[in-house]
Formats: sequence, C-alpha cells, structure tokens
Amino acid sequence: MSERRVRVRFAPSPTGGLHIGGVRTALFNYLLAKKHGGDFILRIEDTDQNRFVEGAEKYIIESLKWCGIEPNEGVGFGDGAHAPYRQSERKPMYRQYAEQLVASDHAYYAFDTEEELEKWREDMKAQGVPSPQYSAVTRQYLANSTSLSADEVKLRLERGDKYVIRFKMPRNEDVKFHDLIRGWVTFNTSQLDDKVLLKHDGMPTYHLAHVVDDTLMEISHAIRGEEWLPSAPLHVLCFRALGWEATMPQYAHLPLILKPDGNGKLSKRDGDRLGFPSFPLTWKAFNKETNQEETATGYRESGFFPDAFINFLSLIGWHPGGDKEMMDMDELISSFSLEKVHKGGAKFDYEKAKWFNQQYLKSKPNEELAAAIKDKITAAGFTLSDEKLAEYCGLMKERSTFLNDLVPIGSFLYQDVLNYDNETIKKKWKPEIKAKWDEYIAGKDLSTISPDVMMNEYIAFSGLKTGEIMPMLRVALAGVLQGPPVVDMAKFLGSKGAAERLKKSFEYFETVH
RNA sequence: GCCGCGUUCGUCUAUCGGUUAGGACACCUCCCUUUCACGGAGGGAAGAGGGGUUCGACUCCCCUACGCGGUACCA
Repeated sequence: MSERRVRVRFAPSPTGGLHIGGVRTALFNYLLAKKHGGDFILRIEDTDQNRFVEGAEKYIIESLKWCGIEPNEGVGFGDGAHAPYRQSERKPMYRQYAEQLVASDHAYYAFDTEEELEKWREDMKAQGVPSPQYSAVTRQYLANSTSLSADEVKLRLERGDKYVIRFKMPRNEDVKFHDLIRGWVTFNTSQLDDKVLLKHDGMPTYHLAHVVDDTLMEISHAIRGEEWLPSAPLHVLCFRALGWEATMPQYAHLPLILKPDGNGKLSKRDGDRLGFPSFPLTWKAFNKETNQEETATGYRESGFFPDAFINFLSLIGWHPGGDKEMMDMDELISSFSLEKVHKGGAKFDYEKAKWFNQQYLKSKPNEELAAAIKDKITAAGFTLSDEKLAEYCGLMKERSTFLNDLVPIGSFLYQDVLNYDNETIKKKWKPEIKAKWDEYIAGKDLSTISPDVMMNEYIAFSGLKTGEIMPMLRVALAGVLQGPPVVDMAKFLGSKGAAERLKKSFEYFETVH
C-alpha cells in the first residue's frame, strides 16, 4: 500500500430506512478511516428517482449520529473539497465520462426500449436461455451503435431517440483483482454483460457513479457488501477504460449478515418481521413504490445503548483475535483491520445483542442512568430527586436488560404497590407478623431510627424464622417475590415510608384468604 | 441453469501445519442469595464429506455436497 491518504465512503441509497447490515458497513468504513487518521464520507446514491423515499436521507444521517459513527465529510456533515455528495446533484458530471468511454470504444449507445428488451428476454428464455445477456454475442442483434450503421446512429441521436450508454464488455477475458478480504478473485468477461452505465434520463447507474465518484472523491478503499462482488470486475474494467486504474480504490467486500432463522441475507424489508429490531432508529414512512406504510422498530427505541449496539455489531463478521468481546469505540478503532474481517456470512443473533446491552447497562454509572430515565419517570407522573433516582438505578440496573425495563421493573419503589402476589400471601401469611409489628413499632420515633436498624430489630423481635418472615416482608414492600434485598428496599423507602407500607400491606394481607 | 463467494459447538467466533480445538451467547447443574437478578464454579456441544500434499492437517491443494450472492435503464 502506498502513502495514499485513507478516504472511505458509506454510500447508501435513500430508498428506506437503514438496516443493520448497512450500519455495519458504515461502521467498518468509519473504523478504517479513524484507524488511519483518514476521512469518512457520506455519499447519497439517489440515482433512482423511482425508489427515492422521502425522509430516508435524514434518517440515515440521524442514525449515523446516534451510532457515533459520524462522517467528517458529506451530506449532512459538511461539504469538503468534493461537494456535492448527493449523486442527483452530480448528474452533469457523469455524462462526459460515459461519452469518453464511447469515444474510446469501451462503450456504445443502445436504443432498445425497456419494453423491447423485456420482450427480447422473454423470447430468449422461451428458447431455453435462463438469463439472457446483452453481450458481445447478442449485441449485434439489438439496436445499438455497434449493430447499426453510423448514419442510422447519427439519425437516431439527432432525432432525439432515447438511448442508454452501455459498457462494451470484452468477449472472453479474465479479469483478476485483489480484494482485501478475499484475496485474488477472477471473473471471466464471458459471464458478464454489457451493463448500462448511463440511463436514458441521463442519470448514471450505480456502476458508473461508483467509478466516477470514487475516483473524483479520491476514495482509497471501497468497502461494501458482498452482493457487489459479481459486479466488481465491471468496475475494474471501467477504471481501466477511463485510465484511472492507478487510483482505483482497494476493494473489500464484506460478508453478509444473514437472517437468524432460515436463509438469505438480512434485508431492509425484514423490518420487525423477525421478532427483533433490524434498524438503528425507528423507521416510519410511506413507500410509494410498494404503496404501503413501512414501520420498523429501532434499537434506540428498544432501549439499546449506542455503544452496546456498535460493540455487538462490530463483532458480526469481524474479530480482532483473542477472547476479548467488550470493546469501546477507541478499542474497536485501534484493533480494526480489514484483513481480520471474515469471508463467510454471519447469522444474526439477537440474544447476544441483548447480552451486550445488559453488560453496558450494568456498567453505566447510576447518575448517567438516572439522567437517561428521568424523563420517562416524570412523564409517568412521578417525581424523584436526582439522588433518589440514581439510588434506584443502582438497585435495579442488574435486573434489567434495557433502559426501558429499568423504569417499570422497580415501579414499587417509586409508587405504591399495585399488585400483590396473593398466592404467596395465602401460603405464608401469619397473623403474628402483623401483631409483632404493631407491638414493635408502637411508640417508636421513626425519625431517629434508620430503616435497616428498624427492619433488623423487627425481624429479631418477631421471633419468627427468617424463612417465615422474609417472604412476607418482601411481598409487603414490593408486592412480589422479586427485587433487591428487603433491607435495601426499606432503606430506599426510608423508615417512615417502609413502616407505612408494611402497615398498609399487613392490613391487606389479613383480608386475603 | 450459469458465474462467483463461502463452510470450526445451535449461534458469534479463536486458531494463521504440531492445541486435551479456546472464549462468548443460549441451554443444564451447583454455589452465593431463604426473592429475582448479578456474580462464581462446572457440564453437554464443532472442524460438511471424500481424496491428496506432509513426519504431521481444522489450517495448503483438488473433487463433491450444502449455503449464500449475482445474473435489471435497483442499489
């Protein structure tokens, strides 16, 4: 590798929400850029007018921000020297290169309409050709500048006939290129067809846009999904034909993220169908192509922490070696390398994602968690001081997986007990528990006695075995046989609060039969 | 169909010719806790199959099987 500055790009098309496969691609680009002190660019590939979805671009930008993998150049992140970064705005730039390829006999004009091509393909299929190619052997039978006379071509062009520019794929030639993840890969051009480079509306297809933009934007590494591998030889040939081979980016085709159950790659359309979120942020939009409202729950809305989500995502299809799994962004950056990216696809495992979140939740400072759930608590109509909320988080965080669980899981601590475990009450209730409590607490000045002392004294005073009294105290304070240690709950409630709750609960227990 | 890329416990993975094939998730058992968790200690669980190369293959090569991707004026 030369001294070339590392410049990578994440180039999604705004056709819907960003799914986790896309986020991972962005992440790996980001990690490589940061590792080498390079640039990470966001380029929007909106060359298909029909598939454009309102709001998708904004969603992509917000997602990257939430994930903490912000580009330092590109749409939504500030223009650098290579603006614009939206391909629709770069439209005028592509035609000249397509024409240049025609002039150098690497491409040609094709006048076939989409309907004609469709019919042609059907005819070919009827004749037993499974996937008809527009290629060196068939292009002579189709309407293009390699089959038509120069006059005819000139006439059609002047007349304003619609046309596309197709790459003139060599008939039988091996194209070999190096992939940072897969090593040397070879394709024979006889398997490739004359791909459209410039559409009739003057927009480039992905292929031309990739070659032109990555060259103009001085991209050093093209990191993208494995689904692009089959078209990589076309791209290599385009770089060569344009005389750009020397600055061609190094390729790295990432393994796919597969659906956890069956087969196939995780796709944008999977949404919530799989029983877990597959989008970073909740996505909602009307898709005019499918004429349907699309909804997908996000990791953020599900209560994931961005760092947990990223940590988890980074380990799908990549591992730096060794046994370490918990890594923050700095560690990911320093240990990242494309050579360590796997070749094989990885099935998505949501259980592991949850585990990561739980680990992060557990390790967060109580104050940070308190700040994060404060709004939810107040929205639910409760008021707790910051200190109290932090104490609450400390008590409950080991019992939660998500930030969202944290609020309801210990609701009995910040509000009255709403539901009692009557089965346990029926089984364990003893009248002495209340009698001894009334006797113990009579005349006590609760402002001078600490909650833990109160509880311990009462337990001793009752003369009951711990197995007889503890479950009842727990149900009295929490309503259920769950939660923090009894004394800790009492401490949280305070002597007065705990005493009031015990009194009230015991009175209720007496009525349960 | 054709082309390409893949294939280590159920899942994510370590291993870069020599290991009792290690870790994590999930699952099970036990300990801690007379709660639930957390934590700790154990357990079961893997090199797709067949040929080579080699003193020695999970590691290198070939074939087969299987999986995935591509085969659009979509990306």
